[in-house]
Amino acid sequence: MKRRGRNMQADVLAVLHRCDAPMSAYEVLDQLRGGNPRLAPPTIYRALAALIERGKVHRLESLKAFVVCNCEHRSHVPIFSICKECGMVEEAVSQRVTSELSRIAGQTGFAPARHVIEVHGQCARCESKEALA
Amino acid sequence: MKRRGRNMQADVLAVLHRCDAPMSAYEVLDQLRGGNPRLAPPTIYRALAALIERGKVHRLESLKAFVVCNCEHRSHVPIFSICKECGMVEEAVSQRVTSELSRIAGQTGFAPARHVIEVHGQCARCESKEALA
DNA sequence: GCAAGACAGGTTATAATATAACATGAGAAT
DNA sequence: ATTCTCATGTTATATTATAACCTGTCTTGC
Repeated sequence: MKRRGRNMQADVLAVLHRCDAPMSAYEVLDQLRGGNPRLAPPTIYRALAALIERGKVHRLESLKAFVVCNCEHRSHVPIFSICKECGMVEEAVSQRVTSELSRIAGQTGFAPARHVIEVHGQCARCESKEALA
Repeated sequence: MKRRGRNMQADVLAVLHRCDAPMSAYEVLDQLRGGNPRLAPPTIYRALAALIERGKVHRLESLKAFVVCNCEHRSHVPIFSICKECGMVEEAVSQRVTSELSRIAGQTGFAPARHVIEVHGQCARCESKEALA
């Protein structure tokens, strides 16, 4: 066995970094199969799970895909803007959204643990492209 | 052929109504197979897609599951609270969250079209149950 | 009524995503 | 060196979703 410990995680992270857009687990798998044809899905999913646990990667639920975390800090509530034209994803943080969601939860005694906030739409670049057409 | 038009949609909606918690498409399928053993996935997914289009049903992206829309109004941004213990889902609306998300999007010129907001945590009931244990 | 067409749903097959369960081998601990 | 741990390999399968084409009913215009 050539690589151990966090090496697989590092490989997966490197692949995700090379790509602007989010990638599916199987796209990552295909990329890494170049160097190791026997790589199987569980290995990728395990690495992804560990990276998500470590806050290095996010899963975009509505895309069934994965992206590198752009924020250096942990324990934030990420807000993703996802362009339906070009696939671009931006990550933002908003204390206001976070606290308002807490307030709403509080009304029913709900204790939030994890937030999924994904906004689908069109990015500025694609919008202006479309305006020209 | 016995039933046509929106009948399949009505059947799917009825099944979803009978269940408190969100259901996967295949759970719905199993329920409806009682009355029609030859029912296949595409039929269910088509009905679900139409119901979502009509605003009668939501898909919970992070659960890969479907729930009836509790709000009578369309064109709102639903905020789902999902209890990880009992599976209960509550739907809320917040103008504040919506406008704050618009503001954030506006900073980069992003044009939001669809919002996914899902909060995972523990509902009041499960929390108090746990406190007793 | 009847032909043409639209359209819901049926049918078959398969794609895409994800995980269970057990085996193996490298490195650490003692 | 032995034992243990644990990441990864391996095999198999579960779960979620859709493509592509078929069929039969209802509608509409004649």
